[in-house]
Amino acid sequence: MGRIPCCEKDNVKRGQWTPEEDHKLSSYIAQHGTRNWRLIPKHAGLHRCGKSCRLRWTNYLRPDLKHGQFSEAEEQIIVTLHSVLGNRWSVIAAQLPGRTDNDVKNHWNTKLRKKLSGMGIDPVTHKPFSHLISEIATTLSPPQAPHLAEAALGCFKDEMLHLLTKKRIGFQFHQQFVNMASTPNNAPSTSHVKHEDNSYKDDTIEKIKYGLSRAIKESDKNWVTSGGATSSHFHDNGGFNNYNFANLLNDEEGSPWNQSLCSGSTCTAGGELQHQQQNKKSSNENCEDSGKEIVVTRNGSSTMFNSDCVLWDISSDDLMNTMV
DNA sequence: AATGGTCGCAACCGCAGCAGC
DNA sequence: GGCTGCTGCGGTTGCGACCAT
Repeated sequence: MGRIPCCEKDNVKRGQWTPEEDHKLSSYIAQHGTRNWRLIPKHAGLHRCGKSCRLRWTNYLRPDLKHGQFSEAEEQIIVTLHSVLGNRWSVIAAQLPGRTDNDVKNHWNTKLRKKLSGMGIDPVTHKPFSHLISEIATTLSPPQAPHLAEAALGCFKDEMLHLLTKKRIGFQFHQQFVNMASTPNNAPSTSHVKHEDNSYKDDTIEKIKYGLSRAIKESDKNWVTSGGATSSHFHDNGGFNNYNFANLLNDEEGSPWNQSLCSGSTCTAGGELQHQQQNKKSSNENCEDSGKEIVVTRNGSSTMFNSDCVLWDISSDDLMNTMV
């Protein structure tokens, strides 16, 4: 027996609100306040669900709401807070007077996320794709590959689809990449890759293709050697004698994959904060390992990433300008 | 002008947390 | 402690507007 519905669905109107309905709801709330949303539509003479009334009021009718476009300052706040909080839209919206969580969420999904992706920034981790893919290619050894594949696919699926469909590049698992995948630390640079179409010498795409090819190849290898274990088995099975991936995730030293393993849109604030702290530390440690400079600093409101000679500055007027 | 695709906003859905009983 | 109802939240969907062909 499930819980009872919040209203009689058959007797309520749905869809767009009319000006008359808006007026009835606003008038009623102006007189009686917003106590007990279940009773409000009945008393206000509306054939609407109480929940629908509440949403209409909080997202649209409230007199303190802004309805215009988001300013650059607001966008900057959203990006900065999202890098720390993840999809905690209500918390982010609370920092933007006159904006609702729905506004912020919609703006993020329709504008900011694409904007970041277009700039080569992973909107989940707020790191440059090149940085993440480099880690795929250079940091991890085969035992982590199944998780690596999951992380890579989870993080880059949308961006890949966007890039691949918009740019019409032919995505294939080139034998060339597969061969490279068997020899770590030699991720392809654009100069090493012969393109089927020279007009698409996009380094990010090449790195994505390389990273996924390698991850999937290694994943297949593990699949075979482990007798077809699912990724969940890898957390505790004997195939991890030399490396316990669960330990990697919980390791005090942190892991560059912690953020990536946040499943897309469900990162928690605490987790993100922890990730950030861990990544600050692990980034520098990775530098020592890989010889690359990867610095994450926070300077006032700005966040800058320096990876492979690329500086990203989200405090600039144009979000996520490439500075170098 | 017609058609199909994309975008952006508003609204809905389901779940979780909380309070009252 | 368990049940019920309300509210808040984040993810998803519907649909009109706009654009390209």
